[in-house]
Amino acid sequence: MKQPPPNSINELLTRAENIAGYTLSELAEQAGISVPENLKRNKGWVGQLLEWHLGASAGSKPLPDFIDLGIELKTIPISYSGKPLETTFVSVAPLTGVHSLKWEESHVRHKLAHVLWIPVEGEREIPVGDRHVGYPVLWKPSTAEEHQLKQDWEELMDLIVLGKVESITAKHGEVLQLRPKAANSRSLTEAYGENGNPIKTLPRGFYLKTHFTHAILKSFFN
DNA sequence: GCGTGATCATGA
DNA sequence: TCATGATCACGC
Repeated sequence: MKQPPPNSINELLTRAENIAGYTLSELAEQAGISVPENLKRNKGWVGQLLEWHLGASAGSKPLPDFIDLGIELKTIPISYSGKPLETTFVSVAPLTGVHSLKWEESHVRHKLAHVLWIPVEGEREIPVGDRHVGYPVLWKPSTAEEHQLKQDWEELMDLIVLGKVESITAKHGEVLQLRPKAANSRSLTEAYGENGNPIKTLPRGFYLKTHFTHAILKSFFN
């Protein structure tokens, strides 16, 4: 049976600690679901499995996974040495109606205000079912970390407002980057053009670079 | 199409 | 080898 939402941060942490060390096949069996051969067509499978075990609110609403606790759940694939294998998706980037949007009101800040990180073995040579869940990390950005995030967010949003979204690459930003977030390269959404006129462009999302998430994990396990 | 969950796959 | 740009699945 799917877990009910946790009633407190401690309850959530305890649940997360209790699944640490298990393999994904063990957790899938408890959830009554099958383990895919690989994640090519099931990219969100690990995240959804852990949502089930921890009692995260389902759905595709732009809200924290644990609404009452204000906590966001992020699974993060790690290498044998404990380094993140992938960047971490944060949120879809707003491309219009953002002329006076401030960092304090941004989805990025709200999503990253309080995050429960759960490392999961992610090397592709490890069969999905054999991958182990790691020990959870409950994180709030430090003053310095939030400053870095704010700087990058403001730089990227400035470019968006100036109609330069199509000149933004993943190399912009020190810790936060803007990249496509779409079904495919034919997806289109509205954005500001260089003349201030509306254009159609690829939907984008904000992602955390791996060196940033690696530093978060290291600070907890050192 | 949007927003959720993310990882894939190829060029540099 | 690895990060960038592309992509997969689902609910609505």
